[in-house]
Amino acid sequence: MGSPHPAPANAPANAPANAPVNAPATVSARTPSAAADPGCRVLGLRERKKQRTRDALVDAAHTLFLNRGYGDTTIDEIAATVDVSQRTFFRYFANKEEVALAVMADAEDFFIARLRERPAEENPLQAMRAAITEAWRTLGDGRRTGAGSVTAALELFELIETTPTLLAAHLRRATEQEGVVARVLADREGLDPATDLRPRLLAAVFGAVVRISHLSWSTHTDGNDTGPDGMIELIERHFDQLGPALAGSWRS
Amino acid sequence: MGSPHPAPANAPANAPANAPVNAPATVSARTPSAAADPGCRVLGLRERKKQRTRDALVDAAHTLFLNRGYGDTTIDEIAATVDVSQRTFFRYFANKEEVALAVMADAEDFFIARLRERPAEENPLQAMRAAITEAWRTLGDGRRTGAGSVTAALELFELIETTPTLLAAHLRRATEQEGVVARVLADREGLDPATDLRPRLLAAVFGAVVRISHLSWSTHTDGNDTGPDGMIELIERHFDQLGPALAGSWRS
DNA sequence: TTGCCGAATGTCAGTGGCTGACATAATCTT
DNA sequence: AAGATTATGTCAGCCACTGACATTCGGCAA
Repeated sequence: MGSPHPAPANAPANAPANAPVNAPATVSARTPSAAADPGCRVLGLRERKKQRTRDALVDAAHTLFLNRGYGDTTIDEIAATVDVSQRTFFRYFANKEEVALAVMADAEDFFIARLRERPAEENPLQAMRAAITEAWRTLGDGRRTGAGSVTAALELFELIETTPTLLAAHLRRATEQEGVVARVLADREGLDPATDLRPRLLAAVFGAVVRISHLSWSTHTDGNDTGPDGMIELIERHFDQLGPALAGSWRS
Repeated sequence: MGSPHPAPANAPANAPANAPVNAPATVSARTPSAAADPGCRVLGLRERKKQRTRDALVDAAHTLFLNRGYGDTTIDEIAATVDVSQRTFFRYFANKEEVALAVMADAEDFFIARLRERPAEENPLQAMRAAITEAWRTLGDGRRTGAGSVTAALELFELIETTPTLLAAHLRRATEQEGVVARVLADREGLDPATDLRPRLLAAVFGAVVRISHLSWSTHTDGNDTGPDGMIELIERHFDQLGPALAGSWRS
């Protein structure tokens, strides 16, 4: 499992042999400074502390959700694990769902960033396929924890898919991201997203394909590769089925 | 701030000149009996009463949500309007979102029913386009209330789209329906939905197209036709853009 | 009609998510 | 080292939602 850090000043030593209080979450950050500030390499103590408690909250919530289940975990429990007040929890996360979807949200932002970097000569669909493949590949080997994080992702998917409230929140987030994607695509091609239907349409279709892929991945753990490569292959397969699915009758 | 009416026994007379307390909601029903029972033409008093309170609750909630806003309307207010206890409300609807999405849910069921009726010789995409067109057309003229209900639908879309909680719940419902649609398609074509990716994929893409269409419809009230015909045309246009969007570069 | 059964409703108490207001303690600035 | 910011804790409160139990009402038959 996680790395057994000696748990610095702030964070309480909970989680017997489970996850360290200060686990470096996926892409972490999620603060405007982390992405926007240009030269500030060493953040102040204050910022670092905030970052730590945030990560600790995400981590504690994650383990609790997977053990006790989402519905049977209270905010008080999460807060108590990290040794902060309930009120503080709500200063970091707007609601219970947000802490559960934090990692997922970071991943989505990561994808958007990759999409923005794609060369202009690729067409929209190519750019998106390339961006998501790249994102998954990076997530696969850029992992400090080595393995484990991928299985963690799988568990998270399953948790989301089986928890109505979480699924709803996740879908909402996803469609929001579709809006962002649509705008990026429109910029790339230099057209007005208000007039042209294609950017939003393609973004939505892309979102649908990815979602179905995730679903396939999480439902059948058996047989196929469950690593990032397996996911990439699954997405590719679904994309390749897009044409046939839209074509005429399926009867062979 | 409540209603200054003397509040008669069962059904209170709210909605000054808006909607009658016992509005026959779209397809209404939502009880297994209404769709399953074959010969029971006249329902017992008990059933009719339940139906009435249910409709009244939906109606009261609808008007309150549109006036005060979703977040600023309490369940107690809704229940008080119909003159039932809060507990009774929760015996009809699992949660606050459900009462807001009740009409929408009925419409979705209606679409599924139409899809099931499509002749077998149509290919999947044709069947779905035909089914949704038919559904909207029926909804358009099969209306006792005459006009008004279409504008009501528009207001409802807007409410959903602008209320995070509602949007989340709606999206969850919609994806659930995609699962149903996928199964229907798989049955039509006689293939295994667990193996073949196409049914689920096409259902998801179809859902995406419809969602984008709804969004377009609700956002630009101006210019185009806002009636059911306008919606049908919008959906058609989006479908026609599907191919071009998936094709290569968009630069003209 | 009467009387019984089951279903619908009301009442009550309690849990948990979430928020505003204010006081306190920690960091940052000069 | 003092003052300005900012994070946190505490407290009180609203509201969505639930289980348990009492009551009333509609359906049905003797």
